[in-house]
Amino acid sequence: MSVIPTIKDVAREAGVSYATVSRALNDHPEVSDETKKRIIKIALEMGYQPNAIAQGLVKKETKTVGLIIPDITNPFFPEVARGIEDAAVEAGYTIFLCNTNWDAQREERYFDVLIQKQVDGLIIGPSSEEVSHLGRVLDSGIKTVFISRAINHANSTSIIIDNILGAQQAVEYLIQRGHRKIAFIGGQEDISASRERLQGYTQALNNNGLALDESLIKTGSFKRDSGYFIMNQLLKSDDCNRPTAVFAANDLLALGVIQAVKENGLSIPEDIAVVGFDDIEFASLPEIQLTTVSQPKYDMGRLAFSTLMELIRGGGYSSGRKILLDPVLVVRQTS
Amino acid sequence: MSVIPTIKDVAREAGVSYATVSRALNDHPEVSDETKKRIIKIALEMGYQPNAIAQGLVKKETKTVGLIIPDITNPFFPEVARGIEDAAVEAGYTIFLCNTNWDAQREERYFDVLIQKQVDGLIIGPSSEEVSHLGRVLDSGIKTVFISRAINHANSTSIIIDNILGAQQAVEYLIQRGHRKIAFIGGQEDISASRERLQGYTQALNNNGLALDESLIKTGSFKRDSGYFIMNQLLKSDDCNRPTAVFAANDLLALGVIQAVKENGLSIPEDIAVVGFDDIEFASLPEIQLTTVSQPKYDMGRLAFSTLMELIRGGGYSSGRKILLDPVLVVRQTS
DNA sequence: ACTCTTGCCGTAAACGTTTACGAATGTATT
DNA sequence: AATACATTCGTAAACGTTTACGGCAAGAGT
Repeated sequence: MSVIPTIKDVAREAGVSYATVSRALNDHPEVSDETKKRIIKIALEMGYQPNAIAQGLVKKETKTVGLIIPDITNPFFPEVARGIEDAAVEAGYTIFLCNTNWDAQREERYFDVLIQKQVDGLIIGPSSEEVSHLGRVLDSGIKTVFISRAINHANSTSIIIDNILGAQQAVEYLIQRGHRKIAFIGGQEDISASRERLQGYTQALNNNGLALDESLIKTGSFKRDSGYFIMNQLLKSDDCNRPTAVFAANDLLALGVIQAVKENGLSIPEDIAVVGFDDIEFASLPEIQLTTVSQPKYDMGRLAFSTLMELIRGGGYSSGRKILLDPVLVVRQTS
Repeated sequence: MSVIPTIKDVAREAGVSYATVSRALNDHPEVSDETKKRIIKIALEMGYQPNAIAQGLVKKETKTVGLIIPDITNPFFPEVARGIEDAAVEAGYTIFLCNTNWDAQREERYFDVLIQKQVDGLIIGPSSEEVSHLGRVLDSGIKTVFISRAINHANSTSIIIDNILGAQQAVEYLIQRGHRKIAFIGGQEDISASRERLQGYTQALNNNGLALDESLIKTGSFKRDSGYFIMNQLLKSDDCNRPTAVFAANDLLALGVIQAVKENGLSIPEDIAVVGFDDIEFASLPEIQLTTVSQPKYDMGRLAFSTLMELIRGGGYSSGRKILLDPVLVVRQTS
């Protein structure tokens, strides 16, 4: 319960004014090396820790950024988060973890909280495309970069995988393998990632002269049970229209799809081929071997943080940049 | 770039002193309902957001807690984190995410940072058992609860699964199934969770009159590639001493083990049975069906936060409590 | 009509820092 | 010896809140 000493305690101990202590600890030139060393030694001995709250108040900078993501439980995000976090510690920043559970309202409340906590910047993943509240944040001038979420706003920077291209590659690969009836199982419809992957899907069909079959396009949420549920429905419908391949908008959905397929006595990839998106770690397990579109998750996290730093340090406008990362189709054994 | 209004701006607009604004917004009784409403309305219109940094400085409370965990990439921790986070938002708290990558030094540096940021409390998962720096933190009086990490310190509260019991159940189950040569593959030796699970393992052997075979006890780190590596080594050694079952100290290790077993042309569970620990979501996948000891991860997170709240609100000492949660053996198809 | 409450609000201090400004001393320049 | 300048440090203001204290007006009690 020993109370932490303040800068004044250190000053008293050293017999100088607390301004001098501050200057000594921050290595200002206008204090002699001698007293500087003496003060630093005393501060160490006393276990002095600068109060970052007080520092933040006067410096108007908290060395803190908020990370708003929809679902820390989806293995995609921890990988990204780790990249962000690693870059953050190197830069001396700490991050607030804000999990929205895909709830736009909770996301909005988090904005207010983070603004109140005076974060220096924001990294936001998708929760929905309802951007009315996002506009408010961007207008407030707080530096923000979006990950895997495209926002149509002048000064917003986004780091996203080329969803259209990735989906297109995946579906065209399936077409090359001879598939003609390819289903699309998406996540929440109001998430741009889901919409763009659908767009890549339709584009691939178009490019190869295949007709769009609306009954083969289903959306739910980016979770495993959603994929399981949807695929079961697809399989229950008339047999003649059963797809021979499924492109799932993320790996969790794909895992649900696989489970449904197997439980219906069908085999993968013989009866139905499955391709996912994200390439989470478990996609590479020998038992899974999911063919999927890979994203550089960890590097995406690092990149997100470093561009945020540019915004913060640059001070200028966020000039609406949109950084596109390249997807890579990883062919394994479910296709 | 519109600058956020302060309480003084609101006061000027409302024609009152800023003290009155503060009182109105905090619903103090000594301001008339009339002006209260008027001020609140004006504050809303101006988009006023209280500066939590300034509030924290005077109230000596930041509504912020630090979460220090070793590996956000291990699916065990996101589940716990989600529980913590959900409980935190309900209580109006925000959490700092601190990932140590199992690095004790990084953990130690995070202590200082979080103390400087004046967190109201700390939730700490295991990084190592090197507790010299932990003692410093506990002595500082900051309210702390440990998850899945037992600390021998007077005023520390821990929430842990009964590792000994869980491991014992798992191994005795294997013994009942007729196994006599059961290997133990652990995580870092300086993690109490790993040590206690080893303890449960030996206890189960003892209880059933089985001799300990040191050559069947291996440790590495709590990661999949570690399990893969160790299991390969075990299989490379002389065939006559090959185990017929493996108890892995967590599910990630077990997944690595399974991969190694299969790659060596052996089948599970016929040639070698495998049991894990944690019951991460992927253990229940139809392709995996891992027999494992289940932990109530989400609830553990909620519990961790609520007991932290008790410590903070109670103000008293953390009275060295140790809350033991019950493990549940989930039998699937790898045993 | 006087004091006593009561209700409402403003003044100012405090939280722990950083930093502009000024003061004091010593050294160099003329 | 007088001036100028550099070095080193202290004083005080500022950051945006909360809150103890005091003041003032209005109503109640005598």
